[in-house]
Amino acid sequence: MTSRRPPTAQQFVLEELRRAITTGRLRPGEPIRQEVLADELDVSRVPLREALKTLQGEGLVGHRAHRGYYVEQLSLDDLREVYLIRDLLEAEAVRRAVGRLTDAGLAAAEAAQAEVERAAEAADVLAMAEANRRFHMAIFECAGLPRLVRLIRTLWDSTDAYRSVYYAEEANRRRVIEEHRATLDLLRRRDAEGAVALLAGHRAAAVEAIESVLG
Amino acid sequence: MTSRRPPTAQQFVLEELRRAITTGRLRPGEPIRQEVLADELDVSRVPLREALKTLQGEGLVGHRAHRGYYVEQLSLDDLREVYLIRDLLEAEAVRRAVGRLTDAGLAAAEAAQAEVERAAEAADVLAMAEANRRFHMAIFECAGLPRLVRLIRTLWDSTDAYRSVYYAEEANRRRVIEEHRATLDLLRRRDAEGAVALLAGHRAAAVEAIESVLG
DNA sequence: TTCCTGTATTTTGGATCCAAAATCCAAATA
DNA sequence: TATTTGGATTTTGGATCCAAAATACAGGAA
Repeated sequence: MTSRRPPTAQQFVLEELRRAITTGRLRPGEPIRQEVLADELDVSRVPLREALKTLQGEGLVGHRAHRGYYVEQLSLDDLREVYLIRDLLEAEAVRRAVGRLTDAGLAAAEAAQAEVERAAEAADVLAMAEANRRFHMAIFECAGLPRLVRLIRTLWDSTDAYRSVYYAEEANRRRVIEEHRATLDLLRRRDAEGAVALLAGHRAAAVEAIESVLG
Repeated sequence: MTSRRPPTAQQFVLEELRRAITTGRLRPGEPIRQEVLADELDVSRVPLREALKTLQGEGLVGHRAHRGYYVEQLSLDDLREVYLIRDLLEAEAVRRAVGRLTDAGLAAAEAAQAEVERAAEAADVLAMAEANRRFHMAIFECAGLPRLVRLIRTLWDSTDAYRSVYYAEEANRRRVIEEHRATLDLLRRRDAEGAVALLAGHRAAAVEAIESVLG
C-alpha cells in the first residue's frame, strides 16, 4: 500500500504546478510570481520554492538568479531533441521489457489499453492521455530498470503540454488505439524488434503531427 | 563572459554538497542533518534545503517525508544501470558530435586532454578527474544537443564518487590517457563509429574496474 | 523628443521563528 | 526478560520577517 498519509504541502504544490503547466494554465515563457502563486495555493513561499526547484530539475521551469522562475518553453528544436532522447531510451526499455515480460506486466498494459479505449469512446482527451501514459509505463516497467523508467517519465512530463495537441484530433486518437493493439500483439509474441520499430513510428507520428500544428 | 557575480548561497551550497558527496566526505546512506550542515556551511537551512532538492532531482540524495534527506547509495545494479543509460546517450552524442565537429570544439577537447596529462604527471587524481570530465563534455557539446548533454552530465554526477576509485590506480590513469589520444585521432579523421566503439570500451573498462573493487 | 540618472517599488533570496511529525528513552506491564 | 506505552527531545516542514537585487518610473540634460 502506498503511504496513506496527509500529503505534505510540497507534494500538493508540485502536483498542482505540474498540472498548471502541462495544461497550459501557466503559459510558456511566463514569469512565475511567487507571492501570487503562493496565495492562490494557500501556502507560504517556502514549499512553493522547493517544488519549483524540483520542477527546474525536470526542465519544466527555468530560473535566473534574482530574476526568479519562469515556465520553460520548448522550441521546436527542443521538442525534437526530447523525442530523440526518448527514442534512444525507450527503444532499450522495450527491448529489455520483452526479454523479461511477465504475465502481470502484460496484464497491466492490457488493462491500461482498455482504459485508453474507454476514454477514447467517451472522447475524454485528458483521461485518454493519462491511460496512454500508464500503458507505455506499464511496458517500460517490465524492463526492471527503475532509473531508466524515471528518466523516461520526466521526459514525458516535459512534453505533456504538447501531447494534448496530438490527442485533440480524432484521427490521431484512432491511430493510437490501433498501434497500441498492434504493440500488444507483438509483445505477446515476444517480438522485441517489431515492438521497438512500431513504437518508434508511434513517436515519429506524434512529433510530425505536433510540428505541423506548431510550425 | 560567464556572469561575474557574487554567487548566490544556494549555488555555493550546491557545489559544496556535490563535492562532499562525490569525495565521500558525506557517506552513502548517511542521513543529512540539516542544522549541522547549515552551521558548517554558515548558511541558514533554507538555501541548504533548496540545494538538496536539486540534488534529489539528480539522484544524488534521497528524501522521505518527515524523515529528511540522506545520501543516496548506488548498488552495483544501479551503477550498471547508469552506465547502460550512458552508453545509449553518449553513443548518440558522439555520433552527432563527429558530424558537426568544429575546429574550436576539437581544440577544446585537445586542451582538456593536455590538462589530463599534466594532472596525471603530477599524480593529482582530483584534477585529472575534472579535466577528464571537461574532455568528454567538450566532445559531447559539439553535438549541439544541450538537453542531451545536460542529462549525460547529471549521470556523471551520480557516479562521481565511484570514478575516484578508478583513478586511484596508476594503470587506469595510463589507460585513460592512451584512450583519449586514440579518441582524438579518430575524431580528427571523422571516424564516428570508431570513436563510439572506443568510448564504449572506455566505459566498460571503468565499470569492470569499479565492480572488481566493490564486488 | 530621447536618453540618462537617481530614487521608489516590487520581487527575489535568506534568516529566523513556530508547529508537527518522528525518534529516543525510561518506566510499567505481561 | 521482552515488549509496550507515555512523554521529553530532536528534527523536519512551513510561515513570517528582513535584506539585497532588480525593475519601474519620474525628472532632468543633451
